[in-house]
Amino acid sequence: MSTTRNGAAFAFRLDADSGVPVYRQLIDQVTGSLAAGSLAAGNQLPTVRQAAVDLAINPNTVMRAYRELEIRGILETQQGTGTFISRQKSKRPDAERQRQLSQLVSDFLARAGAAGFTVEELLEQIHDPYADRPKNRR
Amino acid sequence: MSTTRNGAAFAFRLDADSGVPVYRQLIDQVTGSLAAGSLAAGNQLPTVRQAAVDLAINPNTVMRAYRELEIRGILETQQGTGTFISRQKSKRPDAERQRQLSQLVSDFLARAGAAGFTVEELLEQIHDPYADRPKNRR
Amino acid sequence: MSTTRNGAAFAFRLDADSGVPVYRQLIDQVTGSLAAGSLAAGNQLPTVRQAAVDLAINPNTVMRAYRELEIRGILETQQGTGTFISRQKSKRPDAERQRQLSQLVSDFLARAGAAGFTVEELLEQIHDPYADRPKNRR
Amino acid sequence: MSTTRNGAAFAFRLDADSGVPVYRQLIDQVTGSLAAGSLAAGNQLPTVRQAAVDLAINPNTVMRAYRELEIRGILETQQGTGTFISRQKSKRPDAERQRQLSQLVSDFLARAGAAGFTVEELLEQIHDPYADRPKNRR
DNA sequence: GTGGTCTAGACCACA
DNA sequence: GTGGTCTAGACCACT
Repeated sequence: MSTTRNGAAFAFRLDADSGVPVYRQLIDQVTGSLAAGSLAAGNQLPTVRQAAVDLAINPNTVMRAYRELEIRGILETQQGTGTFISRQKSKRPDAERQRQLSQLVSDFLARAGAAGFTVEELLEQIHDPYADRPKNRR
Repeated sequence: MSTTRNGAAFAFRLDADSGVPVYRQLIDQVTGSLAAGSLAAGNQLPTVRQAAVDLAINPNTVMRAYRELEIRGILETQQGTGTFISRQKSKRPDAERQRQLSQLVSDFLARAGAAGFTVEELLEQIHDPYADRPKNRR
Repeated sequence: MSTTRNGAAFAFRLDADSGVPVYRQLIDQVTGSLAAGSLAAGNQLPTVRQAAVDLAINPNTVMRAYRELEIRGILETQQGTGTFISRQKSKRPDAERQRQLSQLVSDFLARAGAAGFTVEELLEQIHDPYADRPKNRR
Repeated sequence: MSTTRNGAAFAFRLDADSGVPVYRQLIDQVTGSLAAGSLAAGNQLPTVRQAAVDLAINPNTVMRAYRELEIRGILETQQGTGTFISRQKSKRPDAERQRQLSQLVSDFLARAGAAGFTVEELLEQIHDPYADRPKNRR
C-alpha cells in the first residue's frame, strides 16, 4: 500500500517472544533499515492505521513509535499525506546498527540454547540450510 | 568466589539501552551461554546476592530470572547452597529437533536480512557475541 | 465483574494455617480446578488486582502465581485485557499418560494410607474439596 | 531402628514437590499419625540423627520439628534415651486431621490438573488401580 | 550465607 | 483499566 521510491514495500515485522516492547521494535526497525540502506530520506512509511491492522496491534502503539521518531528528527509527518523519512542524517547510525546486530545475535543464541542447540549446530545449519542431516545426531 | 568450579568465571552483562527487561537479559544470557558452551551442566551460577551487587540491581530481579529458568528445567537451585545448571533431559526426537533447528535458523536469517545485515557480520557476531559494544554496563 | 464468561464465578481461597506459600496455593487451585472441571479452556481468571483485593494480599503475589502458570503453558495473559486458561496442547502418548496417572494415584493412596485416612474419606473430600473447613480465609 | 509398641516402625516420608516446608511436613506427620492412631502415647520416634540420615536432610531441620512438637506438649525428650509421644492428649485432633485431609486431596487434584487429568479419570483409577485401559482414550 | 516469600509502592506498556 | 518491571526492605527456610 505504501511503497518506497525503489519499488520495494516497507513492512514491519514483530517478534512477540523477544521481550522487546512493540513500540521499541518499530523504532528499531526504522533506524535499522536506515542504517542498512533499505530506507532512505523521502521514503514513506506505512500509515498508522495500516501498520496497526497489518501487525494486529493498537494504533496508539504505532503512533507512539512514530511520535518518538519524529522527536528524534528521523521522521516527518505531513498532515493528510503520510509519514516520511526526513532528510536529516541520523546522528549515530553505527552505534545503533551495532546494538541491533548484537541484540539480534544474542537473542538468537538465547533461543537456541534454551532449545538445547550448540553453536556448532547453528553454524552448520546457517552454512547449509537445506541439507537434511537426520544422522550425526545421537 | 568469582570463579566456577571448572575455573572459568561466568558473569552477566546488562545493556541498559536495549529496552529488554533486565530479568529477561539474564535469562537470555544463561540460555545463550549454554548454546555457546560457556556454561555446561553442573556449573554454578553467581549467587543471587552476588549477581545483584555486580550488576547493581535488586536481588529480587536476579531471583526472578533464576526462578523462571528453574521452572523451565534449565537450572536447579539448592536452598542454602547455590544455583546450578541442571543436566538436560532433552528427549526430543531427531526429526522434530532438526525441524526446530531449521526453523530457528531461517527465522534468524530472515530477520537479519530484513535489517540489512550480511551473513559475514552475523557470523562474526556469533563467534564473539559480546565484543565491540562501547557502553553496555548499567 | 465477579463472573466468568460462562456465568460461573471462580474465586480463590487461602488457608493461612497450611504452611504452603500463598502463590503456591493459587497455582494449585488453578490446576486443581482444571482437574475438577470448574475451570476450562478460555475461562478468564480474576484480574491480578481483583484477586489481590479479595484475598487481601499483594498484587505481586498474584502475578507471580499467574506468571508461573503461564510459563507452564496453563495460562495465557493478554496485556491490558486479562488472564485466561489456555487451550491445552497435551500431546502426550497414551501409554505414558496412563503410566503417569497410575503413578499419581498410587502415590496419593500411599500417602493417605500412611496418614491413616480411609478411601471413603478421600473420595468424599475429592467430591467436595473445599467443604467443612472452619477457618480457611486469611 | 526405633519401633513402636505394636511392632510397626514409624518412619517419616517427605514430598519435595509439595511446597510444604520440610520441618512442617515432619510436624504434620506426627500429629496426623496421632489422630490416625498409628502413633500413640509412649511410642518412640526416630532419633534426630537417624531421621536426618533416612530423609537426607539436615539434623537441624529434624531438631526444629521435634522442638516445636515438644513446645506443643506432644513430644517428650528423655536425655540419653530418645524422643517419645507424651501422654497428654492433643487439643484439637479433628481439626488438624481435617486440615491434613483437605491438603492431601487438594494437592492431589492440583497435580492431576497440571498433568491434564480429570476427576473422572482419577476416580476410575482409584477404584480399579491395576486395570490396563489403553483404550477409552482419544 | 544461601535461596524463598511477601509487602508496599513507583512507574511502564498496552487496549 | 489490564498486565509488567523493578526497588527497598522485612522475615523465613535451610546448609
